Amino acid sequence: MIEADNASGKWGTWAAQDAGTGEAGQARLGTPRVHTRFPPEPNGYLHIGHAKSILLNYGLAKKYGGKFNLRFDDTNPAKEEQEYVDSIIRDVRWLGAEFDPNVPGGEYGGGLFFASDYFQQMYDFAVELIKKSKAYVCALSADEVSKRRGTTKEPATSPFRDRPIEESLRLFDEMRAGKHANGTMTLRAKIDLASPNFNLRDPVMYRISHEVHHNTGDTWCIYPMYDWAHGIEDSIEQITHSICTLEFEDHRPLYDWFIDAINGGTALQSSGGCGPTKETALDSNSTRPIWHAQQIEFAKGIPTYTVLSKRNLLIMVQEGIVRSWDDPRMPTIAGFRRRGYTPEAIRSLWEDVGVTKYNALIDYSRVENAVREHLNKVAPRYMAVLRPLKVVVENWPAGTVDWLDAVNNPEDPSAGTRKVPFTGTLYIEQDDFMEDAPKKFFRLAPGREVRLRWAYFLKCESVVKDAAGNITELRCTIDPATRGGNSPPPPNERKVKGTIHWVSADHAVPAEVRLFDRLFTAEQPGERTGNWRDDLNPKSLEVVTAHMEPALAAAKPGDRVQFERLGYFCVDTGGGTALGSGVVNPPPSSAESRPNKFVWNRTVTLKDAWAKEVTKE
RNA sequence: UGGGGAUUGGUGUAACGGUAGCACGAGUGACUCUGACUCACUUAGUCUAGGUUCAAAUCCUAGAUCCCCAACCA
Repeated sequence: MIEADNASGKWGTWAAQDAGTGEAGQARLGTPRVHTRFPPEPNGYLHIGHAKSILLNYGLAKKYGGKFNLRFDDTNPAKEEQEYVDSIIRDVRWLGAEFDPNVPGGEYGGGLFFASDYFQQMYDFAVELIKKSKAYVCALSADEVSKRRGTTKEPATSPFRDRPIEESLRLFDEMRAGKHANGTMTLRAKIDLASPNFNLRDPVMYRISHEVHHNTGDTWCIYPMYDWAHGIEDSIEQITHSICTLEFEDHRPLYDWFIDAINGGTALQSSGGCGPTKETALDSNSTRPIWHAQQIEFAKGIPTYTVLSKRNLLIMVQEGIVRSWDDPRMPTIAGFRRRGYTPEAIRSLWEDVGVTKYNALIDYSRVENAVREHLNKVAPRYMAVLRPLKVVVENWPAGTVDWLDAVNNPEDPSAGTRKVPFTGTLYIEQDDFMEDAPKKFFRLAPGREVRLRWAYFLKCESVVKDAAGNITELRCTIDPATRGGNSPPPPNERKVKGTIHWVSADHAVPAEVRLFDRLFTAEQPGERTGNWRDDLNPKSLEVVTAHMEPALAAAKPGDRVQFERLGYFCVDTGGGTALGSGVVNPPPSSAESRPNKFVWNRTVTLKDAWAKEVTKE
């Protein structure tokens, strides 16, 4: 998205200011430096919204020849797990954001970092603040702190605010040593109990949490809060642009206060709103001032018909609405990947949307459009029939197989051709036949002729029905002069309006195909009733047994193709394990899970002008 | 309520105080061995009310609406 014209101007401006505003800054530095980071908490899988941030941060670094870090903001072990760390690394790489996991701050991009690796440094800084009387140990319970939070008119209070420095130092040491239970005390910054910005009313810096951490094990039982930790993380990594979402805007004063407090208590000169405060720290042997990154906020984007918070996505998994974080209907990056989306599609989506401070509702059609656009260029075409209707070709010589040439991708001549077998018994799509067809229906109907893609002109002679009146098969004839699907030579030259796909019944490869619909029926799930469960789509998953042309039997998990006239599909990478039905479900029984099945997922349908026509009436 | 943000066609996004443009959607048509793709045309917008100005999306004043914060989450 950084390549996009609209974004480049804005980011270009920021980067220019990054170099330092004065001539002195320019002279000292020569070139602007850009170093960004994506700082997820490993408490869930990444979703499509995170992709915006990843792409923004990485794209910025790439555009300006800077660096990009993946940094885990793992300061709350109660919610974090190694599984999430692993999935996030996988997803960030899949999206194409480069970082070197082995070389922190390496040549390409930046590196892979963990906030938890800085715990000792953060602790040391905290001790400094206590010594400067800028922090104190408070023994108020969470409840009491909340009660004493004050109002818009009344300031907050804490009886421990004036605790002697020595006492706070001793207690903080005890907290770290594990001598106190969870919730009994905290370290608080001494800022301004009367601030209209409640974030500044002596915010908590450390809480006691006797938890095992996925990275540091049981080394620590006190953990830093986000506001205290984040600026230090950015500082250690010498991040230039600390990009975060809008809800942190009123945390920015806190972010700055903490860094300034470490730097000696006098506010450093601001560089005018954008860019880091000073580059001098880089060249100094002194440890002060420490690097002061600039926090910059941008708006999230959320597609319609989706729920996008890790908390609610976790609930969907836990309640069995879906069976896994990577369910193809999930808005997680893993879900989109399994669904068949490409990184290019997700990139182009966010490039298209751009970066602003307006919380945008993204039309879901944009998401679908992005993947159609990319897959149209790269996906090879094949024929598969989702809902078969048997066709007997009465004038086809019994036992004869005609191998016909089919173009693999009309958008890409280099994709070549393949052979498709034609016989006297075929399957066509049920939707491609109508007994009483309107004039606008271009497909097969009694007495009408269509083209079988790459094969022959086919004419419907009669309809066979069972006792109940259901159509069981069609009796048809082909015109041998149309082999390859071309109009016969004069004098029988003619055009047919419709071309339909087909599969030879004798050669058809059966496969389970999962047809996904959106998980929710409301543009903004939960907007109506306050509970998104009320807007779940009970028909988010339909499973059919399709008949595919034989070439598809060789497809490997993850392969993406177009089923002609139907949409883009991919071979399931989840081994075909069962999915939830999209409504609140019991957990799966072990018998339900049949791994290694040959299963296809529908990524997205093709646009369908006829379906739209039908809907109109 | 106190604080912090935001508001341009249906959606998203541009526009030194100087012709409101682009993309997607929608509609119409052309093309077509995918009712796909592609192409052409059309559609429709500056939150409101005042003010400054030769000229306002842009500056000023007042208001409206929406989002976020008032966790020992991030």
